[in-house]
Amino acid sequence: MATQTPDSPAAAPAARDAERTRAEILAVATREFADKGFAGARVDEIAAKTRTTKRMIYYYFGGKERLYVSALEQAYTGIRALEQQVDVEHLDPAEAIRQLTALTFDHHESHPEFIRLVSIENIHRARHLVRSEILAGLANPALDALTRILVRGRAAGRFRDDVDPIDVHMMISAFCVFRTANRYTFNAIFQRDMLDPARRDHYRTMIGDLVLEYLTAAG
Amino acid sequence: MATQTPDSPAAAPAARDAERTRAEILAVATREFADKGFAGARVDEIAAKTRTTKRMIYYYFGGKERLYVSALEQAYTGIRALEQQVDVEHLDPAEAIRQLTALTFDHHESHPEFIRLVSIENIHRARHLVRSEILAGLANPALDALTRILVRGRAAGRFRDDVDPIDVHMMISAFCVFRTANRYTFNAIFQRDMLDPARRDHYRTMIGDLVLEYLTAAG
DNA sequence: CAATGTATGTACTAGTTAGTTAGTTATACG
DNA sequence: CGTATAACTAACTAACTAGTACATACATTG
Repeated sequence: MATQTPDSPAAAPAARDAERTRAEILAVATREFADKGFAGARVDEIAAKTRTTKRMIYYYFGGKERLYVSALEQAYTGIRALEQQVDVEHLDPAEAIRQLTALTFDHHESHPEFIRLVSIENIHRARHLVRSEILAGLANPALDALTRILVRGRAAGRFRDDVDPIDVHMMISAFCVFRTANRYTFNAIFQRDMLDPARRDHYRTMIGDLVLEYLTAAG
Repeated sequence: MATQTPDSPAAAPAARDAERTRAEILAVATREFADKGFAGARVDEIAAKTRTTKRMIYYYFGGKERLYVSALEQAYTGIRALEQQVDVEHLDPAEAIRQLTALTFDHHESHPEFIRLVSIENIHRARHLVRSEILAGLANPALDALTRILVRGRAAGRFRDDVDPIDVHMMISAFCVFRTANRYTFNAIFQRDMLDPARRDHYRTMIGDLVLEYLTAAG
């Protein structure tokens, strides 16, 4: 109890480490906001779940709303960074679409917190997202990759040529987001858990089929 | 200023009318909860926007949470009643799918408040919906209609026979719900308003194509 | 090793918010 | 016409909640 290792995992005051404190607040805040929404989350509870105090939230973030915006910004930039690693350029167009779709699918499934924050931000009519300087000009790597695949597919005469990349992206997102975001009410009404692991492959294939059949149809 | 007509539209105390007061509270509450979520909505503000007082909310509904549940129940039963009017039994299967899809599309577009309440309820992990006696056993007319269409389509050899009605319903809902529920963040990121009237027909056709191409594909 | 600013904790406050208490007024009914 | 009861109101309260004032410890640097 007397001495501490510099990186003691989860108990002691962990000396002074601004970056660490800031990061811990942000991580806890992300969970809390994703769980309860902006109005439902409590600053005191966020503080209680960190190893520091409420005072530090105001010291580092300036207020509840700015903390929420920081959490949203971090969630978006994290997701974008992941998307940037997409590499489907070397594949045949159809296979590239399948991979990209599967990637989005896996992605949304493994980041339910992000999906929840997006839902919450939509309830707020994207007020914070629009005002955020960080998020305003954030490119979408997934859309860029998709655009290039569509160009190649059209050039090869494999895809119809009246499709818009944003529409295709929308279609993929709609399916993957709905599966996670509306899981609870859907399950309550239809007694079907869209995230049941037993049905995972089925849905993963389904969205791929759906998009490809659309892209290869007559037009 | 002295006398009042019995049904003066929006100003006077409107005498005593229990049903009217109850309905007005519920209508205002639905708007407020859909707008700000459960935690974000304020009982005082709901009361202020009615012609009655906060006390009446407690008199008729018993509390904030029970008022929220009542609003949710009314929204769901209203939507179900509308869906019950679906009549596509006499149409050829493909045309029936197109009509049902368009109907869901129109429906979601014209009831953004309902979509918002569903999003909010999902943030709460459908806690209230699951506990509601009214909503627990509520059938889904749209799903029933869809099931019958699929049976007919399969019998006629027009649709593949490995599709599940709930999956098809999910696909339609995903598209239509996403378009309304994620409108704001999608627009902020892609500068595209999915509810722009100029693009309405395009999307309405698109979801129909999508579903039909899936249903008529090889399997 | 002094001093200066960064990082942190404690205790508080002003304003808000769900819910209640203690009544009053209108209406239906005998 | 009077009285029981349903419908209604105003004012209050206890608990909560975002935000702050103030005090202090630590670490870096000259």
